[in-house]
Amino acid sequence: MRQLKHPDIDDVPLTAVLHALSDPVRLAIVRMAARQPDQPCSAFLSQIPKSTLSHHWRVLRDAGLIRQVSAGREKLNTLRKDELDARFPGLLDAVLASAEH
Amino acid sequence: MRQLKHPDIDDVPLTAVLHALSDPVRLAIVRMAARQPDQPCSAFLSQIPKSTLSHHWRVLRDAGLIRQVSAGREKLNTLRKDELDARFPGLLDAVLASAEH
DNA sequence: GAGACAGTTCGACAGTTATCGAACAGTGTG
DNA sequence: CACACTGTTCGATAACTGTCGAACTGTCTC
Repeated sequence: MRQLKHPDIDDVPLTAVLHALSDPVRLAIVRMAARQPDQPCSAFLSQIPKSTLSHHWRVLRDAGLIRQVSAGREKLNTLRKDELDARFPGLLDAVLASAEH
Repeated sequence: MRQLKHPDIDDVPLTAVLHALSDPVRLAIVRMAARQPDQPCSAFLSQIPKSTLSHHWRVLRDAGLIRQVSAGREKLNTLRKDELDARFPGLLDAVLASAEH
């Protein structure tokens, strides 16, 4: 499996981050990733088809929200929290807190 | 001109707010509205066709971001900051601060 | 090597969205 | 009343998006 590209956080426009977070499935993924780092894709929303999830992973990766590293046949997903906090201070925390229902 | 509907802020999902903010034109409108309340639509982005802007106003209204009140033949636009802050604490401030380039 | 497993890519489809000109509805002014 | 002005509504169109099955790539295990 070829290496997936992660954008430099400084190249990510704010609107891309907001768009990535504006989908309920992706927001759910981000919330789970915020709780537990280094989770494989299979740990998320197993009732959703893999191809659909893979699409969302890509959107999240491209928006700089998630970093995926290969580990055997899995990919471990981690929220790029520190980088995001540095570029968009308070944004992620506010979204996560607001998403707590 | 008939009265425009503004949703109760508690009925607005977080994803709707994020989606409304994820468009560059709408984000620009919100930023301007954050600086000056009670601005007529004509004060915003005059180079964009009126019908396009009206569409964006509607999205912003439906997402609970902007309140429009009729004043003569104009509509004055005001960011629903206090309500948004109560429902999504810190979100708007983080977005506005991040949008400062 | 065969097969199970994790995740991506491809192609197709339906639904949504942004854009814009033209027509329209209220409102103020002469 | 006629006209200018502000903003909405109505198509129409092109582009984008979410969803999903099928095929594929790479990895691990037996």
